[in-house]
Amino acid sequence: MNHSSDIRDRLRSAGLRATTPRLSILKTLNNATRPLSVDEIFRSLSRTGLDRVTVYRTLEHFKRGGIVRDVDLKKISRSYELRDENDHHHIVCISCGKTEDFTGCDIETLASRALKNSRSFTSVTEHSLELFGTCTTCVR
Amino acid sequence: MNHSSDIRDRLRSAGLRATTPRLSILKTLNNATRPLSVDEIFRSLSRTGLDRVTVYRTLEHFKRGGIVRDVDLKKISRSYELRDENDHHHIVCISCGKTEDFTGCDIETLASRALKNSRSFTSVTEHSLELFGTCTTCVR
DNA sequence: CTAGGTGCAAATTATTTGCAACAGT
DNA sequence: ACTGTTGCAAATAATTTGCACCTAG
Repeated sequence: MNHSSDIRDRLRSAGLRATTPRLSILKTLNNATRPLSVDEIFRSLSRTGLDRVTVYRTLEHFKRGGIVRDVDLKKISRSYELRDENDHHHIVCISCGKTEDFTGCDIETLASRALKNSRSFTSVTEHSLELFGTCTTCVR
Repeated sequence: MNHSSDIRDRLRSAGLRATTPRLSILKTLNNATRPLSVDEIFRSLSRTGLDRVTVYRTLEHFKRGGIVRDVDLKKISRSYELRDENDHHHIVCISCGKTEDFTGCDIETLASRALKNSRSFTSVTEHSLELFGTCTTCVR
């Protein structure tokens, strides 16, 4: 019924206890409009007494549990976002870091084309794809 | 005419002096069959007296000069490889790290599709794409 | 000759580990 | 109660900076 129990279920089904730090990290990621770095998550929650180490460990757990995925946005440091059923990617401004999502990378076609010419791989289970450019604000 | 002068030219045209450390780092990258990490480059050249700091600084220079690009292979740490005119990507084994190249990601289609739905971007100047899977050796 | 580049020492920053106290189930 | 989690301290790893000396052009 309520939002908070959805989140708890998500944790439980990943075999993780629904603790206060985890719930707040999850909420932080959920409110974000772009992937967040360890430091950003830590700073936004440090006043609650959350330890930086807990952020590292929690994100690692979340990753294993399939709750988040990590993204390499180059210019920016390694960042994390909630995993989404319909896989999306980012287009990032190399000047200001502005980030937009996009979908429809057609991974099936991409993967099958790559596998056709591969000698050592027969399947693709994961992929990363990010686009970079200069946003209209920065291009002026 | 000879190989070594090609390399020197490549450095010069990027506005970089052809020093001993740079030539050896370039040669190392050139011999590699996959992207190399700072540590791998350092270890393979440390007996020559090369300093780790020089590796960091050199790769940074190379990157700015468009000689190398850096790749995020997730499981493995950030790595560098020579930039190639025909842009290629990697398919990486999540179990053993084995890396194969593949080409033909059709970035034009990908980019135009993404830009069509974007409110803040009108062009893509760079992109990253890596596929992950388990190689035939590890899958057994 | 002389500006850019290097090695070495040291500072910073990022990440991991150990452990006793604590909290979710 | 039992076990996973957390905070805190501290270790380790990764990256950056300052500076005097060196070397390619």
